[in-house]
Amino acid sequence: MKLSAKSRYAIHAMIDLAQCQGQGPQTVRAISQRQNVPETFLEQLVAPLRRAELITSVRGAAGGYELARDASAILVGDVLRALDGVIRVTECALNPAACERAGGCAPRVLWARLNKAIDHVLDTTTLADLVSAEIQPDEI
Amino acid sequence: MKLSAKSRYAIHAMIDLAQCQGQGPQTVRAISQRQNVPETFLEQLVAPLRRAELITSVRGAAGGYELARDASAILVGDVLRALDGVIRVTECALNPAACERAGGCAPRVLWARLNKAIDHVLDTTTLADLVSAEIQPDEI
DNA sequence: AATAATCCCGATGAAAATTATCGGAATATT
DNA sequence: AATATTCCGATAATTTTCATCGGGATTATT
Repeated sequence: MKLSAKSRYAIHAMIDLAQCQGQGPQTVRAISQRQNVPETFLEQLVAPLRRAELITSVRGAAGGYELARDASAILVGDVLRALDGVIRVTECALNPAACERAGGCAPRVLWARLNKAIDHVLDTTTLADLVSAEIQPDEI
Repeated sequence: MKLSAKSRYAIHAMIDLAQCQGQGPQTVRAISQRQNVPETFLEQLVAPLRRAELITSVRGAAGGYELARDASAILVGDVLRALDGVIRVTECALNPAACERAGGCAPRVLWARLNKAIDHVLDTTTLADLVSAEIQPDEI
């Protein structure tokens, strides 16, 4: 149930861009330095984010990346799904055909509940929420 | 955000024991065959479950494993924590000191929400729930 | 026009984690 | 005694994750 570095880095990068909205395109280098993320690794992550139309790129010198729309209109789930596809805790919950145990095997109820709970968070949290939110004592 | 095979196997095994309650100790071999899980791998998983006092063992011939208490009194979270310790989506959420970004960095709000959502499911779902539950259409 | 900055793409290597297997000692039943 | 089984530690195989590299394409700046 760990989040991969890939996912963490992508969230960091997107929050960084949210904080830089209106300041022109940001280079991968600048983002990686501010967020303390390996530059060449981050470079790999922006490609899927761009293909998912969450960020736009400006090529050439003085180029870089910007959010494709306002931070309040980008869900955390959008970001993670751009990298890894649909988020499911097990293969079988994603693709029932891959499971030989036909019908409803008992663990599946658990997988479904976990998926639903995770999806709910991912789909009700925007980048703007994260930038502005003060952490609540009960959220630690 | 994938669940490891280790975790899935352990849940399968515990559900299996829940379904066999009152039928005497079950061997690792029997469990592994019913649940279609590699026997030698499962053997590694029962050790931490026993140390966490979720199951009891009977050694020697005709030995095996049983739930240590009723299935309705064993949380899914108990099982997963017995294997992996506390479940956190990131290290930093678990151990704030490990994070150089002091105070409240923005992503942390997200990690906290995810942890909370996952914990809620793990701590409100018992083995008995899984054995008896019919899967709801809205849970897929 | 030349240069430098930057995105863009594919390949590859290194490290870590996960998954799986093995050999044998201890314990109990038959 | 023979057999079945838990128990324990070590190790091997596989997969995934993390990270780096080299070079081509594009554009601003000089």
